[in-house]
Amino acid sequence: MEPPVNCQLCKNHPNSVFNDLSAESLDKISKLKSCVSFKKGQTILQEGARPQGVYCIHKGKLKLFKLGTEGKEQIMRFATAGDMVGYRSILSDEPISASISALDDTYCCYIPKSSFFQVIQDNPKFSLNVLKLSCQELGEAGKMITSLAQKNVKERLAEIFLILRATFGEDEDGFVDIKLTREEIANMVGTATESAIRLISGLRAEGLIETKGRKVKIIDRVALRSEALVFE
Amino acid sequence: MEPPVNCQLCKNHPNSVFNDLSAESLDKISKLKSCVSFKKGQTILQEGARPQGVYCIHKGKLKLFKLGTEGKEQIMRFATAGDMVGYRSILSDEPISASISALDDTYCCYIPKSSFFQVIQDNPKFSLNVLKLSCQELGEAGKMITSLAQKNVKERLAEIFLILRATFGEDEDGFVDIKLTREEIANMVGTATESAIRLISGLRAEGLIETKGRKVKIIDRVALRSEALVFE
DNA sequence: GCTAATCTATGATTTTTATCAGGTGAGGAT
DNA sequence: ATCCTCACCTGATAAAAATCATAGATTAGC
Repeated sequence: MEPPVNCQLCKNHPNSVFNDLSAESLDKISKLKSCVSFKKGQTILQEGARPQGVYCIHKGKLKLFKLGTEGKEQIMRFATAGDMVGYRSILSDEPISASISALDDTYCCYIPKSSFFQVIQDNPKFSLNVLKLSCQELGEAGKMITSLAQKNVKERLAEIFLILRATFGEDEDGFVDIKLTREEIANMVGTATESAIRLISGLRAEGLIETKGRKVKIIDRVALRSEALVFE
Repeated sequence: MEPPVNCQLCKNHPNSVFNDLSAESLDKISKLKSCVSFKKGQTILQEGARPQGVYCIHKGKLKLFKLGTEGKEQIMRFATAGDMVGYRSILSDEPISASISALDDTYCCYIPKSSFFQVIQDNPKFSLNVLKLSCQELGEAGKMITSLAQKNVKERLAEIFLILRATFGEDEDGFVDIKLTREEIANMVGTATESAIRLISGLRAEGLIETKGRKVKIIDRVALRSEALVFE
């Protein structure tokens, strides 16, 4: 469960944003990081806080969400093993703009701010990778904005299932490897919980998805993409 | 109208993302850049294109927008004098995710990709500033997502006027210093043009704004903030 | 395994927003 | 100054989505 002390031994390392880091910097981080764990449901960071370090996820799933004016969540995105969170607040020197909580038991490496800045300064390639990551996230945010503005709720829901599958993959039974309440799904789609429930029932009745409790399996991927107005 | 050949003499320089650049790099850019101008309404970059350089705006106003599935625009944000556009596509090595067009006659410095990368490599501080910029944009995008998901159209419209005023400031008569069609306003709010028109009339009838053709003046800022559910 | 709390589901109703249709006014080109 | 086109405006109607209420099913904690 616990991450290895030495980052080079981490199973996520080959695919993480840290993978271009010099051996020296990786050593430095390995020495300065600490390991933290969070229970399912636990809040890691609250919107508005100023984290003093970044978290690199070793194992587990996080949701990043904002609270609207009436306290309802809007889920922005998820982060999984190998992803880094909290970096944006540190780099923009602003309070963190989304809360982060654990969707299941999660193990992270916590890298203090000063170490993180040191590594940024010492590794232009890493800095560029972080920049690249941030730009990619901004592109995803743009898509989400356009969908929220122009697609109807059913279209958006269909799209969310595709995104969930792309993010979390499938378990052995072919179900998307994340369990979310209907409320959480509604909070991604940007709709009322009841509306989400109704439309999930509808997609199920049309044979596009299958559900088993909170698990969702995509049955007709082509039809779902068409429903979501997603064309590659 | 034309930008100065020497970036150090640009009136936007003290406030631009380039202002921490070494004199040497600034010289290099000054030599390698070219000056381009665009007429009002002209498209600078089309979504999906791969720009071969970044644009630093000397004078003028740009809108960055995506087209939805039915060809309707969703305006993501604006860029004005001193802002840089196109950098995200270059850094993430992806096609550009939003089209860019000129809201009025615009003059830019065009910095070729290779020069831009050179400057990024040679100036960690600049790289950090670009990263900071990208992170701030992502924070703004998160706000927009939450508003689209949870606020009603009137609330969003009120918020858009506050954003426009913050972005463009006011002219001598106190009107927000940008003229947008009702359709463009609707394309920011994420609603039908008629709905935008109705609600603009409504805000005007309530005394919160005043319009003169396409110009908008905020009359009761406190009430508008309240309407927009914006609390500092 | 049991129980309480929470989630899921559905029907009815209300509210919000989009669409359709038609008229007026403003701005730009000649 | 005139004309034409497009933008703005408004009313009516339809569609989409939210809200309210209630019942049944599932999950989490002990």
